[in-house]
Amino acid sequence: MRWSRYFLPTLKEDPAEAETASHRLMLRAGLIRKLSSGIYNLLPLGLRASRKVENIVREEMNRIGGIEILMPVLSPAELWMESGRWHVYGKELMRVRDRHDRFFALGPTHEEVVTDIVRKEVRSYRQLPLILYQIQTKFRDELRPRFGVVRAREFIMKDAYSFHRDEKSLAETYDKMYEAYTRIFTRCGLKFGPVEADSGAIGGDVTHEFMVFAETGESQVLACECGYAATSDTAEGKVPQYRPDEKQKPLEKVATPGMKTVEEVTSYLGKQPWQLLKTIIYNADGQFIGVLIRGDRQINEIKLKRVLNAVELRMADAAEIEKITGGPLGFSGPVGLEGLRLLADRSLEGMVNMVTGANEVDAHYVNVNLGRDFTVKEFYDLSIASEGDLCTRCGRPLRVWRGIEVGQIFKLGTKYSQAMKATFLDEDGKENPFVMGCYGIGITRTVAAAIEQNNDTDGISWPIGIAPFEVLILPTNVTNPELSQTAENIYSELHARGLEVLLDDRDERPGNKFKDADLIGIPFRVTVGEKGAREGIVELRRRKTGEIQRIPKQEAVETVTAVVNKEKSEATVS
RNA sequence: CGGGGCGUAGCGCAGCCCGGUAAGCGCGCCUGGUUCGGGACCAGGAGGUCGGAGGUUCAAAUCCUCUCGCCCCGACCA
Repeated sequence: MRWSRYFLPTLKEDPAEAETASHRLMLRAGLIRKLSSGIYNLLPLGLRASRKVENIVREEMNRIGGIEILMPVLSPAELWMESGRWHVYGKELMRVRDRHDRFFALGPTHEEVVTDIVRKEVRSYRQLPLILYQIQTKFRDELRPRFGVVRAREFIMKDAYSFHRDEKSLAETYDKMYEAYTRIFTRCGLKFGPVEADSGAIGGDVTHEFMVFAETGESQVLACECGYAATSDTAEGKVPQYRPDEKQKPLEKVATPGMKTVEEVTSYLGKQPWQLLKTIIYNADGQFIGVLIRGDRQINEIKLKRVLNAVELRMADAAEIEKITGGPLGFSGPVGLEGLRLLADRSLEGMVNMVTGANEVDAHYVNVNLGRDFTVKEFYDLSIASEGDLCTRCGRPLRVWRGIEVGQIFKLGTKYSQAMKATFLDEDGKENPFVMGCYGIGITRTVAAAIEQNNDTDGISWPIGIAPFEVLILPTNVTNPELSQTAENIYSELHARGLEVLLDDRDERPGNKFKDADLIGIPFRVTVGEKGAREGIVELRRRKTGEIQRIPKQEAVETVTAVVNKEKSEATVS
């Protein structure tokens, strides 16, 4: 490709709207342009990079027996009503109406559609397992789109679905997917980690997210040296205990005028936040419950929902709290609290002489002790794990890191096949619902994540596997016929050898060309300049390291081809 | 949905409080010239219904009302 005839608009300055490195650089390097909030045009360079990711994904999906199809973006509301998600999915599901007032969804994911295909066409266990996948545009009306294509409302995703006769077969495919994902992200040049996760709106029990390490990532991961890693939504940790051997002191009621928050109460009483027992009243599907947790911990509502098997969960309001506990908001406690189901977080285990609300205005108890002053039967892990909690497997402290979620794999079970009556016949002629799995990869998000991880102050530095071009030829002065000719020759010969080459044939000053070259971050740059021409050499520069190799002009094509191919083969997983 | 902020030339911004003198700056773009190894210089030029609508006023980018869009933080979320 000749730059002068290409469409590659670069920006000198940082666009005001972009905060993160990937967003900034994708705009500056001319990969994307915003059309509307969370909606982006992919320009040629951005499209090439995302096609590279797509092709890696295709190869790896095909390798494990995946079969590519293409489902429509539009799907009729009836299908979503069958699965129940027309109502459950909420506002994130984009809905449109046709001229006959029939409703359609713009697909955010395709469990319903693929299940419909399979229930109509697959009758026998002999046809299983079946893995179908597609690479297609998805729509999710995100509450808050941000970071460019990282959280967009329209984006490209690979979604795969597998159909099985039983759990065992699903488990085999799940493991294959896990390996395929590992290969895919490795080939994309990413540093990442698979972590245990929550299944959210898609459903299912076992699920892993693939997280690309990134400071600016939206997801938090808790990880242990032993290999355990999970998102903050699901991570479990043992909470370190403080002074569990302290002697119990007599219960005492103290005045705490106007002190409502943990911070206010504990500092007023000269205590630490961990010495307080928080009592939070929730309404779960219409039933009120009380959750007890240590003052320095946060309740993880996802865990709470799962324990309660609740669909809707909200905190009680001030009036409800007053009615249930007899005291105002901020002064609740378990002592003397009757007739309310109480759940306690494990952080309370081993606590002695706690501070809690007295269920009356401006009063707290001190030296409250479990078993003596109140009882709780139900103990669960209900808190958000935090840095320093101890790994439940090996006891070492957990560390926190942030990441961008680029893929997730789920074991769905029969959630959709049952709801949509998708069945097959087994050997005994018995009808069974398909056991299903589903597996997503955010294509455009993967491109962004790669940039987030591979950039410096000068711009992007593409991993070879997904670079839009492999080599950039840069003649420093195209008005010099000798340089121009040398560059052209190298360009056409490299091209003929199958390398992806961009020739910067623009009549620009060298400084501008170098700056742009670093910005768009092609892994290898061949500089054809006047300095070298006098000695009959060209320079091969590696973007990542800045390392420069001087090569005789005649050997340029040979050497560059060899270096690029070596880099490519090293980036491939065997 | 709560909180904060911003819409003025393709991009980045000033002007707004205190209405008139005000349609400005830098980059980019076009023409000519000098330049040419890390974002050159000189000269000339094109480009704006100041997000939109309504209002106040002799007069509105500037004040008021409504509205649309965008960004950030939080809540939420494959």
